[in-house]
Amino acid sequence: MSTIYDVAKAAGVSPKTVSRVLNGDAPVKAETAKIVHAVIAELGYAPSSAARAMRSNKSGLIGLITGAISVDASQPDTTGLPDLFIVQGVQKAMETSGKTLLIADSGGRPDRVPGLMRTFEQHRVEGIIYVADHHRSVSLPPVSAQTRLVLANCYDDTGTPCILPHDRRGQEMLIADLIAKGHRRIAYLTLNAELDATRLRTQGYRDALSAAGISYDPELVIVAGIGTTDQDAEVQILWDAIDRILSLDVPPTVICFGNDQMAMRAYGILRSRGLNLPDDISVTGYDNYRTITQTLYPTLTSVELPYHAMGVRATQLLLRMIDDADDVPVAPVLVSGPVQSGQSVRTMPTPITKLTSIGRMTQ
Amino acid sequence: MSTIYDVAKAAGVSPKTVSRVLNGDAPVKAETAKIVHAVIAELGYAPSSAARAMRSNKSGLIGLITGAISVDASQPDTTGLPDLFIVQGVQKAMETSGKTLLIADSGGRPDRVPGLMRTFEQHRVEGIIYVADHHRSVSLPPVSAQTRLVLANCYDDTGTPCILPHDRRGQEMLIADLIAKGHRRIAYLTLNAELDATRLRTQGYRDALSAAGISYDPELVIVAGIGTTDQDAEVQILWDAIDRILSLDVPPTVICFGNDQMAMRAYGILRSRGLNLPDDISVTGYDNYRTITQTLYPTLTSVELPYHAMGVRATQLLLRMIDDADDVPVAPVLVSGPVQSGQSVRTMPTPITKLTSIGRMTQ
DNA sequence: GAGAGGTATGACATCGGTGTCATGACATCG
DNA sequence: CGATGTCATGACACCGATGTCATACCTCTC
Repeated sequence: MSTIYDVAKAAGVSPKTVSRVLNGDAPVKAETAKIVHAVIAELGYAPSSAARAMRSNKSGLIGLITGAISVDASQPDTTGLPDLFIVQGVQKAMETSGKTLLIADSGGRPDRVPGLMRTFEQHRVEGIIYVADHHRSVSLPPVSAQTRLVLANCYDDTGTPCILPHDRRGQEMLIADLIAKGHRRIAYLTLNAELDATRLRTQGYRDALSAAGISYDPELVIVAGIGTTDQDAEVQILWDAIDRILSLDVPPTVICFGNDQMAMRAYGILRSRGLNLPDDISVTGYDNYRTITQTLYPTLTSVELPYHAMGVRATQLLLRMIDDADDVPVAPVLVSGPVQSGQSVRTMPTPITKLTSIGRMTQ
Repeated sequence: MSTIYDVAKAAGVSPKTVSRVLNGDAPVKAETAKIVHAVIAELGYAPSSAARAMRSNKSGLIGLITGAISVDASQPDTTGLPDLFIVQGVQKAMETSGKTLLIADSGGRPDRVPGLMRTFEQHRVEGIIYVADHHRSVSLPPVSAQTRLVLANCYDDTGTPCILPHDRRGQEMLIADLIAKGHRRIAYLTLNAELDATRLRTQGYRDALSAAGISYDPELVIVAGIGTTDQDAEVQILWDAIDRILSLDVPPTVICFGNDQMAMRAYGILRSRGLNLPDDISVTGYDNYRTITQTLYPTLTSVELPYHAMGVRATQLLLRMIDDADDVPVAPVLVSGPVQSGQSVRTMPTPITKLTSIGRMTQ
């Protein structure tokens, strides 16, 4: 690769003048600039960012750590897909910043993270984004004082700035939507009870019921995920839970599942019991995993887990923090995703009295 | 961040001695080394790779370009997922190399690629991997002579080294597997006819038939993908194709679909026609998109699209090319994935004569 | 005991940019 | 017409590593 000296010599000027042409930080005669540009094009010269970084002490690099190849048991068959959407969001938001993204994968082994961070420090990254594969708490090694750090899809107990999915509101909006469609008996078959997502979404479920004046019935909420890679066991648990729900004295008109995959399995299970979707029973998922929600028949109502948006937000936050060291948020940034309506939810026939009153109201 | 001079001063030695301790390229008294290490730990010193890169002319960086956020119409709802598995493979294979991965996303716009390549050249990457979202031909801007380039999931007409999925053999193995399970009438509902994958897999389908002495019946092969984002249209095409296949005089015992999503849709369509899987009709997909194949009931037989392995191979190839500039493959590297057997394929009852003969053979 | 060879260390130049300062050629102004 | 200011450009140092060469000390050998 040619250097600025090669360009200078070929153009018959000093290296400094070439530098000025490149950076436009001082006046250069138009004719000189033209010659320099021609030489640059001819030689295919590109200024070395290593040399620039040394002089300016700014690398123009952002580091990103994922645990994508994670073997975390609680999300066995998504195998790290979700966090890749976050990475896409990060890339998208980085595009216009002029920074370049360094990426490293912990392979699901937390003990590797310090090494990756050290590599990033060697490259003098201006900031690091740590992406987790699902909403959870993490504990990271300390970084040098001038390296900014943002957590995406996770949080720690030292108050590091973080971007989290608004699980509570997501489930609340979904339930509110169901209530608006006339459902009153709403079952919720949750993921693994230990997950933050489960705790928060269950809270959101109760928020929505409470806002509509519907009393909470514990019989309608069952943990139906166990966090294992054993597919057969998962199916069994799900089958049992659905059995229990359907044999209640007053069965629900809709079953909400902890994620789209559970809902996808439920399609098969419910149909094998002779139930039609959504006429006999309505179903919802969570995550809006498009491959599932859009491809299933009928299309699945779900809640968007805003991974892409979280990546964008994390990046914007980090770039702001790099720009202004004091601009640090004090609380987690919660990002909501919309309810994605599919055809898996039936709008319940409304009692006459209500119908007429609604009819009047909308006129 | 502290420098090697800070360390040297604090340890009471010269910078060069610190360098020697770090690189172990010359003898250093054990006691001196101990002091230096202590100081390094205390200051949290990490050597600047920018400075190293300048001196050594080796950046230790590898560039990767994806088109992940691609809006390519032929794979509407996977939205760039597959190539992310390739990226995972690349990361995995890079782990032990000591190189660091620079990543950029073209956002599906080819006109951005030259700019991304220039950024990579500024960072003096030692090699570039270009990843496509599906098997196809590409045309990239030229790179500087000493930058190695490897294409993954795509090829060009200038003979750039490339890694491709072995679509032909994949489909062949699948069909051979079906034949081994006693199927003779095998339908194939393909993706969009313009795709390389369709052409190659159709060839593989014919290879397998031919190897088993089964004559090719064109009525059994229908293009059932159109390459649009219109989901309803896709479903309609698929529905029609299945109709045509099932109303043949001698209908097939198994239908192979162009990918797992088509197969997933077919589950619904076939069931709505009162057919049981796999008793009345067997079904296969392609891609082994685990979220689908493992979650569907019954689990779907598919062919692994070896994205992860392709990423690994691409990286290994690139690292070899960086190591030895002459070590360039002359032909595309084809990577096969195994047939992933699910419960969506029925083993056909074998005629008595054959059964006994097989029984004898295996004893 | 002088020279040879090994060990441990430091001085200095260099990689490719850019910040600082200096300089020469003009134009403008009082 | 000399002083001042602007434009255009170049010389030089510096960022943080490391390769080259030099040096001081020690041990071994003839």
